[in-house]
Amino acid sequence: MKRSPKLTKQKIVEAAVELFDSQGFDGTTVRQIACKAGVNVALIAYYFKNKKGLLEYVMVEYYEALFRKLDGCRHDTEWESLYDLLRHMLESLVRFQSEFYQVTRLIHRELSVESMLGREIMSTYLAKLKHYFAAVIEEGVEEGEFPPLQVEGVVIQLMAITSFPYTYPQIIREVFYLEPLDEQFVEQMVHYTYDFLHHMMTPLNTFR
Amino acid sequence: MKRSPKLTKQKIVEAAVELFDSQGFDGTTVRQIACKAGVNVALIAYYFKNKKGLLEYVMVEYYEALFRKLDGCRHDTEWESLYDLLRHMLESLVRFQSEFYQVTRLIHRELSVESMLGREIMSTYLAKLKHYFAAVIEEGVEEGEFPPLQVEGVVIQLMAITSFPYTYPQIIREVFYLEPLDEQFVEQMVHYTYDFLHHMMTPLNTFR
DNA sequence: GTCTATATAGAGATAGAC
DNA sequence: GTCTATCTCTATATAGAC
Repeated sequence: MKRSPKLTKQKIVEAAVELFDSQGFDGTTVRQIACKAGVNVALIAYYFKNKKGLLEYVMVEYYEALFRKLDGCRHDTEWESLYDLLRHMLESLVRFQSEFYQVTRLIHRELSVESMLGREIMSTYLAKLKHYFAAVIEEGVEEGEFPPLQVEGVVIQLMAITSFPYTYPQIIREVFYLEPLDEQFVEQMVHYTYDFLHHMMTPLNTFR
Repeated sequence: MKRSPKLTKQKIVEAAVELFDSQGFDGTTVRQIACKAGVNVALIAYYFKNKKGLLEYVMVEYYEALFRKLDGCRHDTEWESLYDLLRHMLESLVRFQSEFYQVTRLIHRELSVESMLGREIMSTYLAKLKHYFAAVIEEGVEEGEFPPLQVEGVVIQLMAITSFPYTYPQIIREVFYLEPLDEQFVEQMVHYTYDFLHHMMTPLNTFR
């Protein structure tokens, strides 16, 4: 029986994302994926070469879409200050991670194991992501819009805050009894990052 | 050939921690563990029932030690204010995560897959961890030492900031070119959390 | 407490028909 | 583009000797 190739490929990807997300890459078998997608096992090799190729496809697709969205912040929307742009970008990042929460979690998890693929993803996409934010902050500092900041430190903390609820959604659910995918929670998250940013822009009084 | 049982058990644990950390639980085989530990494969079943039992042992040991350390903050050291206590506890948490960085990373990774074990760890140890910090903050708010705070939100962000470098050390290394295990970096991390705390204790001006 | 040997099952990948 | 059948390898776990 012939099927639309586009549909089959997409069904495989969707099944893989769900299973990789919930069980991990190594914890998932190609047979499970094929079964969940309702297609034959051999088709995974046909479309993606092998299981690892499927993972790579998912990761690359995710980051390409993310950067398209972040580029949109810079070019398609109006912003009157770098501070404003930074907020746009952070909100986009949070919302993107929330929208594709399964891929977000599976990528972060696989990034935490030592592997060639992980290293490649980091050296290309994560380095790029860092640069996107660091560049705006540096520009703001140079132009005097922002106070002198330790840019790298700010970016690390922004990454930490924005990613935590989407890499550990079960902690949010089972320890804090909140639903990380609710629009309400997403708005909270966006506010947290705004507040954090605002505090970073406000010089510390002598206290510590 | 007979060996000291204590030594054998410990060798297995150490080998398992290294391998689980670098390759993930599912990505590690009991044979690799036995080989690295220099002991026979069957001894893993003898001491830990099975591979999962070994993981559980590692996780429980880690959290028990962490809470012993945090309890020490409350009782063994002097602190003049809740703010001061909170700082002590946060520094302890950061330093503990840094000291046992391998277990820190492997636990967080395994927490991010859906499993019975993960759920149990969260409902016991992570809930307890949250409570340790939330309790101090709530006390500070009630006694008027702290401004009114959204306690849960603060705790989430503290967890995010303090854990990020130790769950993604390779990001710190390969994207930011910093060494997360250096004392210098640890001190930076401690300062970040202090600053964050300080900012949280400082009411926001109207800006957003 | 430690070992060898093995039972049992399940993995990923592919050849080749349709 | 899809399928069946199978090859090959490797996994965990255990039984039972020492």
